[in-house]
Amino acid sequence: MPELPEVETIRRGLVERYTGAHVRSLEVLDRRLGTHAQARAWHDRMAGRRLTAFERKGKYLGLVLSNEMRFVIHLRMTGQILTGSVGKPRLRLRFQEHPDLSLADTRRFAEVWLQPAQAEWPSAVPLGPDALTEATPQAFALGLRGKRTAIHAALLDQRLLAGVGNIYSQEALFQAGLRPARRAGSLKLAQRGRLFSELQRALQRGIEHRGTTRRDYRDLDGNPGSAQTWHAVYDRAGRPCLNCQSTLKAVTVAGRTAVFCPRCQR
DNA sequence: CGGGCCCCCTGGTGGC
DNA sequence: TGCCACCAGGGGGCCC
Repeated sequence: MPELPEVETIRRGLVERYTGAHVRSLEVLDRRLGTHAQARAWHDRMAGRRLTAFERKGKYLGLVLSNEMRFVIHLRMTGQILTGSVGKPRLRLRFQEHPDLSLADTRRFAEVWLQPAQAEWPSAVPLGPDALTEATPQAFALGLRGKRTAIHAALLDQRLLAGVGNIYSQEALFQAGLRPARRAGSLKLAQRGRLFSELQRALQRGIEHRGTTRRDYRDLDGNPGSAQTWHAVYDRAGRPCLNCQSTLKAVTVAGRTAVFCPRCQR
């Protein structure tokens, strides 16, 4: 579910409200999240420490602890980090003087682990530069060169750019006037530059609207984002293009649905 | 390297 | 109303 803007919204909420929070315990309530031994080890290393920083790389969230450890979370499709009491979370962090933080996750795809803070993170994940804070148009343009894969698939590849998912890729492609199935390597240099800036604009706007909520995404307080209200193509197949009124079409690219305007996007 | 599958899970929705 | 196939903000693995 959450892409870069959604994870960033959560991160900012944590910075505001949990910086310095004193961890009392970590409870793993869903065995699939980690073995008993892992859960025990995580708790032992985190209890009594403080949360000193909240970092994001792509769609990964890192909670940095005062003992040089980093608790890494990836929410996948339906993961939510919620403050206060929550029905049946998969994991719960309790604090001395802050409300609980829970990981709720209907589909149970989310993953967590603990790793040394100074180590490269997320460990064992080949991740490209963060799409908003690390990527450069030059490297992006170079990365697309010669690629035969569809541009939408390339944007979803976290090794090229970290943080872009199915929503923001579709939006950026619409704004850049490019069809999702277009071969990545066929883009002219100017088109690659345009796409990069539209991508960053789409992500930035997503953050400004506190993320996109189709169904599951929620912020720390359980509130939905509002970015979906301005999306031009995402989840709008069969409806009129906001530019030209043509009927928007859906295609499957890289196993994912992408909506585009057959007239505005080439 | 690329594409097309399948898998991990659960639940909402739309069609019949 | 009831049932069911299909679909979903992600990503990894496998085979060809």
